[in-house]
Amino acid sequence: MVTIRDVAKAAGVSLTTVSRAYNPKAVIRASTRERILAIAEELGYVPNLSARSLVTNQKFVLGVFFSNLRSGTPETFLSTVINSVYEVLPDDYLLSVNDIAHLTNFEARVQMRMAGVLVVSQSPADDAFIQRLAKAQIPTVVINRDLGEPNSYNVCSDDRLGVYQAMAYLAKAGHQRVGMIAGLPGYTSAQQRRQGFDDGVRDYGLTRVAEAMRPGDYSVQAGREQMTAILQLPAATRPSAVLCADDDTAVGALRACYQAGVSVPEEMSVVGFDDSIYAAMSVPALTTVKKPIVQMATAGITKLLALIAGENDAVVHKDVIAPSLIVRESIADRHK
Amino acid sequence: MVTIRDVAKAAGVSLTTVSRAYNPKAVIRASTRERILAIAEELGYVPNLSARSLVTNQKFVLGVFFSNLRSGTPETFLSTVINSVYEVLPDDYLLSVNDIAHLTNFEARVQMRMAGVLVVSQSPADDAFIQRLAKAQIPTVVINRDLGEPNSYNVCSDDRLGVYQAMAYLAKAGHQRVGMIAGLPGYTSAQQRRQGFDDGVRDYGLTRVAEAMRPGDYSVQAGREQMTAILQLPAATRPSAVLCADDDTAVGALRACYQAGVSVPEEMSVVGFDDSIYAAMSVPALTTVKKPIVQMATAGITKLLALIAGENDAVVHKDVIAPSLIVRESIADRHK
DNA sequence: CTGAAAGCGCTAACAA
DNA sequence: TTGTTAGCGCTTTCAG
Repeated sequence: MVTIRDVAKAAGVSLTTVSRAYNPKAVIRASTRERILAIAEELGYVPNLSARSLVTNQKFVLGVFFSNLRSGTPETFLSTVINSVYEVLPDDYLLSVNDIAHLTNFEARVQMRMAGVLVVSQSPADDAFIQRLAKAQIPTVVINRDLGEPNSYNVCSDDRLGVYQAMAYLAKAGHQRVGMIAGLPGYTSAQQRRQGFDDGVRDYGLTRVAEAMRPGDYSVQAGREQMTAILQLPAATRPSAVLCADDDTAVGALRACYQAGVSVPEEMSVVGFDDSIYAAMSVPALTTVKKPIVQMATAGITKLLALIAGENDAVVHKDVIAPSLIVRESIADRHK
Repeated sequence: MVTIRDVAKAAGVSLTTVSRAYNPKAVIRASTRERILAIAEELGYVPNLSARSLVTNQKFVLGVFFSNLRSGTPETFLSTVINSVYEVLPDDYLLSVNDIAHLTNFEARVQMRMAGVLVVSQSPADDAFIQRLAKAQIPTVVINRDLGEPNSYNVCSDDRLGVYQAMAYLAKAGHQRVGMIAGLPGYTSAQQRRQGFDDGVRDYGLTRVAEAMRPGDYSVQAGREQMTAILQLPAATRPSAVLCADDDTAVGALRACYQAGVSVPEEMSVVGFDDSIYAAMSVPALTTVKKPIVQMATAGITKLLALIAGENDAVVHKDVIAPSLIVRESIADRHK
């Protein structure tokens, strides 16, 4: 293994000078640095991060935590977030992917070794973990869920607005009677989406069909069951469109329609939320509100890196990103 | 920060003894070890891995590499593999998720810091990377692709057998005329699946419909286009079932049927491969061959840990795991 | 079974 | 702008 000594010897300088060559803010003559770096390169020298960590206490791992990898994590999240992180990850950092629900050995794995943590949070169940990070003074940014906590760093999407846009589209497409299959009770996202629905109904003068306002839990099963219930209503009193709290729910709803012989979108329009990978694949392809995962992840990781760099004052505590409507095939144009 | 010194002082022993308490194979009186561990626990001592690494040269990061996270990685892989790894990951290891196609700084990130690497390989494009790992002497296990290289450690699935089982099922369900939309030319998996198809046709006396033997590339688009082409055939000469090289292809095929007004499975049966997350969600739900990802990942990581532990002789170079058929709704029973 | 001492590769004062 | 020196926290000989 070639060490800093070897480079120093080869370059005819001291260890310190070599060390300085690798520290961007060290005082060193530019020509010296270049010469050293060239020689180091040639020798195949790679700085030993363990040694550096030992003395500087710096860490070179960025942790990304998901609420629960075994179930419930929209799969799209994983690859999207990981990709976004790599987009801006410094060259000597490693990216570690973890699962909050099944984490063991917080001290050794997180506290001792992670320079910062990006939490992709799905539910309040993560709060204990988030607080633990705060207590351990680990730079942390939480994305995907509105924490409603002014001291933390948080990036989330404006779900209310997203649904509101969908409602606008529905109204413009000539829909009048609408229903909704809700999200998990207690979840901020569920409340916000419901709010967007209610605001849309109000502002666009739509009719909320009481029997078609159904509970849900962000699952395919719920989507199927609740849509099946909605389809029991006589066609005349049924809503012409149902807003589903997320794409899983919508996929379930689509299945219910299929099984009931109700064609989508001709007899029933369905809207989702997330733009999960199912959305484009479903039959018919799902019109849905695209959650801005890429933007959240990018903004989050950028914040995080700034925090790690100690630029806390320059970092805004909260970003709210607007989702966008992705129009596919599951909403009928009733004007035709 | 509480260090080994603090523990030593509190326990009235030397640094060395504390160190030994943490090394399972060190010679130390059991009672001493217990006492020290208890005191350490109480003080909140956590061994500093940087320091340990510095002297022992051990690494405490396990790398998992995917061919390409930005596109083409079946999303199911990610969470499944990560979960399987955590199932057996030692408590002080970190799991780092990486992308072969976009990896930078191999030396600092991989060579210097990873104790071992699990490669989830999709294509021969990964070979250069795999060779680099070998050159750097990093314990490596490749899963998901048959490397056909006796010196490496490799876990893959018997795709031929999987398809063969599907063919058996098709034959038993009364299908006679069959077609196939193939995988990416040049890929081992594509060849193996084709082989399974051919073997099935031969052994079960089926009829291969020449016009329904189509090229493909493991994409939804290809599935749609090729199935559309197949559906041009007059119903009488069409196959009653089409085997798709993977689930993406099958989902595309399903869409083509939907758009052509051909009902699945009544008028056309479709089989996939992988058991991706789409499979259960599609309409109708896809009957498919389940790739044994969990088993491959578990076997792979177990092998890898053994290699890291230096037990090379005890590790079998190659495992081949049998896939299983998952019966859902996309194959018709023609006996009815 | 336990302790003393040396040193892993690097950075950070402090001098020069 | 560069070099000298003293550790960072730990493991590992080698004695005892």
